Amino acid sequence: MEEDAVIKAMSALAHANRLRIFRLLVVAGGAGATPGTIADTLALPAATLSFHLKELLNAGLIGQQRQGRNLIYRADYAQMGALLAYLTDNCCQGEACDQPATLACQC
Amino acid sequence: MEEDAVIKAMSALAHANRLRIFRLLVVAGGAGATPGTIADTLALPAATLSFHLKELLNAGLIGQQRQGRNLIYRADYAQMGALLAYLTDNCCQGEACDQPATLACQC
DNA sequence: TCCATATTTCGAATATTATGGAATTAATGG
DNA sequence: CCATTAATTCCATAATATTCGAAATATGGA
Repeated sequence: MEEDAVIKAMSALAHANRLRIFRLLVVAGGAGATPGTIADTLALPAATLSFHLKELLNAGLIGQQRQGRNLIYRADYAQMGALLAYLTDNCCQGEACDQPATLACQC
Repeated sequence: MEEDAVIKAMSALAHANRLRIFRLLVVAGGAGATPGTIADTLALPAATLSFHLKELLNAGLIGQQRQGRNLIYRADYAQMGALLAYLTDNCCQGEACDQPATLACQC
């Protein structure tokens, strides 16, 4: 992952509303969720939600698919994995990052 | 790790200058680095560097120690590990994040 | 075609973040 | 106590991000 992409992804997740949106989509899994559902769940005005969805989309962290009148958003696990890989590499270079609890991969 | 701390840490790393500063400190390891060295290496004005160091410090991602006339900054691997743990947990909930290459822990 | 629903885009106000020169604080040695 | 080096804080400016009502766009059904 390029530095630009990393910064975009981190910026996207570094906001309470967007982190909640992303977490909601992670929990939603393959079914994804529509803006309507997300707006209801997180009590966000439609325009505000749309702004944040665009940010996450732009960062490649989520995907979008139209289904009739609805749009379905889904978390992009590959992109999130790539971000984690970058951070893991940069955490562990130069010095052992030997904290078993924090870095035990549960996947 | 609390949501607030996660957002602070992500915000701190979501900036080209700060990501570079942090990576430099990770590579520097236990010896750490002084603002002078960092400023020279990354070609940043002192005031700008100081601003970014404060952000990283505030996010708990780096530590500070005075040694004579110099300040020594060091990466805080535990905090970075905690951030990674949070993200890993939130990436892997709900759906398998089964991309061996991206999530193989090298630590 | 017309209406209702779902969602986005526009736009303008507000808030937050970033930059860097100049002034300030901290530490050491002569 | 003064000069020097190291680094921060102050401050004004510039740039970017956030919010959300209102208007626009898209879709499907009557």
